[in-house]
Amino acid sequence: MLKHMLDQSVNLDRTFQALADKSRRSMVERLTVGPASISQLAEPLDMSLAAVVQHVQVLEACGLVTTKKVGRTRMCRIEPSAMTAAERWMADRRRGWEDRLNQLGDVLADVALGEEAP
Amino acid sequence: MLKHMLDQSVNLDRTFQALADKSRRSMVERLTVGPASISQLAEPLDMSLAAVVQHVQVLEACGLVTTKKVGRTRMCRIEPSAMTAAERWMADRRRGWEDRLNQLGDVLADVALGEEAP
DNA sequence: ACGACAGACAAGCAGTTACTTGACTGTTTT
DNA sequence: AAAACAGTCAAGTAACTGCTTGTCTGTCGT
Repeated sequence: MLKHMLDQSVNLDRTFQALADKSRRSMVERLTVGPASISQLAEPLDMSLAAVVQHVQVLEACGLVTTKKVGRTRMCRIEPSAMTAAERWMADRRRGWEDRLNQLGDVLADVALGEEAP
Repeated sequence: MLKHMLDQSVNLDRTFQALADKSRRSMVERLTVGPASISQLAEPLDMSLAAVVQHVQVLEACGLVTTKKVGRTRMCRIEPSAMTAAERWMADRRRGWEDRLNQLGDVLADVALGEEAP
C-alpha cells in the first residue's frame, strides 16, 4: 500500500511524459476516432515507421494504448481508463486550491511579506 | 489563429513535461497548500538548492507557477489557470471516445479483421 | 514461389534533462 | 562590519529522448 503509491507516481510520470509530445498526442487524437495500424498512424506524421513504432511503445508503456498484431499489421487502440489517474491528479490539485484557503493564504502571505508596498 | 494552435501545442508540451516529474509534482502539491520559498520547497526533497531552482524555472516556463523575489527569498505560488489547457485536452479526448461511436467502431473493426476467431 | 508489404530489432547520434559542484551576489542578523 | 543566509550563475556530466539507417522476419497478393 506504500508501494502502490510509488507505482502510481511512476505511472503518472510515464503518462504525463507520453502526452508531452505533439506527435504522440496526435496519435491519441487519431485513435480517438477509432483503431488504426502503425502505418495509418504514421501517414500524417513525417517520420520513419520505426519512429512511430517507438512512439506507440511509449504510449503502450503507460497503458494509454493497447496493440494487437493481426496478420502483418499491428492494430492500436486507446485505453480510456489509463488517463484517469492523470486527470484525477489535476482535478485534485485544482480542488486543493480553488476550494480551500488559497485566497486567504495568499492574502496572509502578501501582508506578512509586504506585497508591492514598502 | 493558426499560430495560436502551434503555441497552444508547445504550451501543452511544456505543461505535460513539467508534470512528468515526481519532484515537480510534489512542489505543485506543496504550493497548493499555499505559497512557499525555494528553500521551503527544497526541504523535503533531497537535492541541492540549485536543482530546486531549476525545477521551479521549468514550472514557471509553462506558467504553472509564478515567483517574486522578496528580500533575499523567492516566493512561489501556483497559477491555477495554467493547468486548464492540459485538463481540457484530456477531457476532450475522453469525450471523443466515450460519447461517440467508439464501441461501435471497435466492434466493426474487430469483425472486419476477424477478432480472435479464424 | 516471388516480390512487395508491414513491422521488428539494433546500433548510433545529436540534443535535452536532471542533476552536481564551486564561485559569486545581494540580504539579514548579530 | 562580519558572518550566515537565500539564492544565482556557469560549467560539467551521466542518463535519457527522439530520431535515423540498415538489416532481418514474417505475411500477403499474384
